[in-house]
Amino acid sequence: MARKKVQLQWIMNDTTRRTTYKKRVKGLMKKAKELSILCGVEACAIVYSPYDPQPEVWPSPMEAVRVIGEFECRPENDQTKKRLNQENYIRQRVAKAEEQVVKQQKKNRRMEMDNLMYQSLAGGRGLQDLNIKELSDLMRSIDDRLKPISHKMEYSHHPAPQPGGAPALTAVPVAQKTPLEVALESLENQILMDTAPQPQDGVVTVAHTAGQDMMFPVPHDNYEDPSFWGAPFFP
Amino acid sequence: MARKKVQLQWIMNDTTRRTTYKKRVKGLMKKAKELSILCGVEACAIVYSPYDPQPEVWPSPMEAVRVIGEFECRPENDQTKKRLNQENYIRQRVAKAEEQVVKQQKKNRRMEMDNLMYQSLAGGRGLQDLNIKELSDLMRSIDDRLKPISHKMEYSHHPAPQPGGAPALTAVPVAQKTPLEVALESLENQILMDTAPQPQDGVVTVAHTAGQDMMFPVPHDNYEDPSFWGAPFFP
DNA sequence: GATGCTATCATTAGCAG
DNA sequence: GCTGCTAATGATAGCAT
Repeated sequence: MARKKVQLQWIMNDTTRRTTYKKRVKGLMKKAKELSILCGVEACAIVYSPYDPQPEVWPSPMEAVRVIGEFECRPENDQTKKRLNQENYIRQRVAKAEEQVVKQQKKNRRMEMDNLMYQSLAGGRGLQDLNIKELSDLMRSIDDRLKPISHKMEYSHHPAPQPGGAPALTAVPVAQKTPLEVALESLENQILMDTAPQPQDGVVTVAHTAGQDMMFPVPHDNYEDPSFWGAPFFP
Repeated sequence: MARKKVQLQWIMNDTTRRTTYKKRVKGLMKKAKELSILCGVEACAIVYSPYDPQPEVWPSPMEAVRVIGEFECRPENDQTKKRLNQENYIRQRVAKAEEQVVKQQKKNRRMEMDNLMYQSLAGGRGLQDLNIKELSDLMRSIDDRLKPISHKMEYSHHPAPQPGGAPALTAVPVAQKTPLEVALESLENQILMDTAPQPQDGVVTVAHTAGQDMMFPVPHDNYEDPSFWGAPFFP
């Protein structure tokens, strides 16, 4: 794709092939990421690196398995369309609301962080109409998402850890509970409170929040190639 | 990518999103194919989404199934196991905490929570070790999951909502912050605090920041695994 | 809604250090 | 082998049909 048009065929030169592999895997990951974000699809990624005995997985092995599991268990779709419509509606509203929030936020917040920033928002009241499945799914999702980063935590964390050197943004006040617990509980409460009645429903979302795509650009062919495990991608 | 640089964010317009989805899926498939050919790796691509009744598979459903099977059958490594154990532990703690919350909640139900939850966090120093990617992903995940249920949210939310009916468990003291906001920040802290030293684990290593990738470059073999053939994905 | 057409932006092959 | 650079090729957003 550059400097010279490459023939679509196996690259003979080992070094070149490896280099190309690295570059392209990176690019592929990015593409997948973009697709998921732009079109709102959940996904996971697993990469078996030739030189890495262990595969790289994102967001985590468990998450990957979960996603694949959902893929496998996905029922024949009939409701897909209906779901899509509902979700689109929802997403659009949220997106708009988000813009508002972001604007406000930018005004109110004086940030000093130098690397990462993210935002998330949740509906306050009005969750009543929400499908319970969605709620549980939400929780599950959050829970799952916490796993990958949870392993970083000390197995035994303090009952009431003080955010001593914690980032400037927070001040955790609740005693006897870890920030993580508090966080989840808060979120949980938010949901529970607005869940009472479940009028309509009949819908949605078993496991997929919105579109659930999964795409596995994966190795292919020549699986009998013995070199795979020895030198997986680069025979 | 063309005519105009697009923001990496969910496309609100249904038609546009669908169109983009189609184009990009196609492009992704091509990329996967090229990678597999150029670098001589086995690969397959599966795209499953609400936009299509049938999942798109490359090079063939069989190949895809085989690859996924390989991934799932792959034995977990030590690090993974350890991580999973830790995660299970976390899960249990969270589950218990949730129970408590539920009880509490039922008592306090009737709150109003008509505010908008919002949070923004940044990876401060120290996050380097953790994996900003993971954190970022977590936040995005939560964000994504919340979107679908947020449509009920009143469009007009307060800039600085007061946690009036905030969950009982969290005595949120921070003014100008909603329960969710605080919760997430707490979570953030938790992560930051317990992340410092994590020499042994160099894992999880996501390939991307918040990206929801859906790509599984995977090894091969075990395509005869029947468990996949029963799957409804490849009608 | 699907297809065809570019102007543009994005990816990356080939090198250099 | 890895990183950075840039020329070329590749991917695709916005439109027109």
